[in-house]
Amino acid sequence: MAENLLRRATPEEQFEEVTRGTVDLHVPEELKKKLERSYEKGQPLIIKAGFDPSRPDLHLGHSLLLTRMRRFQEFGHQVVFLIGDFTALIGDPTGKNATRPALTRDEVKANAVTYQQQVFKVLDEARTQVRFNSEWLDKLGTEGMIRLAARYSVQRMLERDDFKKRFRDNRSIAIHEFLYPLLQGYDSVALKADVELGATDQLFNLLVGRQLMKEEGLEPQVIMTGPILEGLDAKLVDGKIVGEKMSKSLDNYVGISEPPEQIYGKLMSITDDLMWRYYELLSSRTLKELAELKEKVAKGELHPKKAKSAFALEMATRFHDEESARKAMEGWEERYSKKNIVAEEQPLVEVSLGGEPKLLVTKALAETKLVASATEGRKLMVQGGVKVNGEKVTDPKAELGAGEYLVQVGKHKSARLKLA
RNA sequence: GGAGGGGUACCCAAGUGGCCAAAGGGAGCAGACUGUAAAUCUGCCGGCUCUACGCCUUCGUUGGUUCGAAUCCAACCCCCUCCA
Repeated sequence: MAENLLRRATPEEQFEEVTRGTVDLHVPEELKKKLERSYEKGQPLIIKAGFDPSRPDLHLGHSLLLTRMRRFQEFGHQVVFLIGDFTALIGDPTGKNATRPALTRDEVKANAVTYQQQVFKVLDEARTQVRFNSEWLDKLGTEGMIRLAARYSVQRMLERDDFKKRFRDNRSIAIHEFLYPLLQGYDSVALKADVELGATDQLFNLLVGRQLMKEEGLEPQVIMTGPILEGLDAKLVDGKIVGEKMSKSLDNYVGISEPPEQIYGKLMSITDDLMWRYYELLSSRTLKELAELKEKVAKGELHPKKAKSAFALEMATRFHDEESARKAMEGWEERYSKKNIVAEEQPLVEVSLGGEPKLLVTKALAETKLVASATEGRKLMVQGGVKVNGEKVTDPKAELGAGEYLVQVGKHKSARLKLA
């Protein structure tokens, strides 16, 4: 079966697809040769991509890489999903996190499971091998480590941008940080990888792997890096998309495992400019199709909101299915475009009147937990951010008697309030 | 080890005895305008309530001076720069 897939597309066609949207590609000729050989012999290439076990919450940013892995799989190649449990002891040296707390075996295992639940939304399970680098790095030992370290010079290490800067600025570089790229490189030797994928910030590490393979007399891996995805809050400044990279800690991400409503809703809130960037990097539409779409919007033939919706829908479908994605879209339209809040769908909160005939709206809001306190509720009411049964209530002294009400706070929060 | 600079609210940053819950900016939240987009404008932005110029908790930590301290003094902790 693998052979069928391998012959599905010519080496040239495969090359086109697989290199789409790369930032760096070393070395294209070698990749072509590998693809040709694989095609002729019916032998899949080994595609390596490393993942950090301490961060199992995957988001759209990671999916860039996964998507590229998937493209290789579609031509029958073998993907190795490598979990860097051993290298996690060091932590990729970025300067900011000198040493990360080591994970226990059990934590790594648990994280690996979490990974798999998410990753196979994109990857083809049948053509994915999950490996841990402790498998061979544990065995390396002190002697092996020294031999490995002997293969690389400090000068070459300092070529790495991060090290270079820190060395120049006299900021500390711990010795063990030098080991990280070497160990990651050794992974490639152990796996005899044909191709290694990563984000641009991985370029140096990937190159080390290439170098080490040469030294070991192996055919060096081809390396490909893709761009780093900007977060949801990125904006267009002077014709360029500017923003922090997507990350959970900055809360500017769309998680792979989020419900379709979240995926759709979050993507609908990005700026139009960012939408095009996301389209380019994430959509399965061809570049030609995108150009047409963009032109239609520019000419005013298509409302940008429509284009954005199509994209959000595509992503929700990718991580879930068409049916639930469509429902997410309809729900969103109902709520945010038509502004219809379906009372029955809101959480029901029962609040006691405490023997009194009426209760201040501010206090009732606090009880529903829609606001943190009566004071906060009061402030929001005065500003026009509170609705009861669809009507704005701005008087902070307003009261409610027994009954059931639909209360809304701001655009996003609402509940059914039952007073008794 | 020596010399100097600094630690203020979510972040940046003013403030150097009372008018300081603490300027300004950013982020965030709410409202207007929209397409829950951006930009723009307005309000809120330590917390609480009986919303009063009320109460409680904040200006690295702990003590002290004072009617009164983010501001003065002492000790301690942490960060940065230069020298060694």
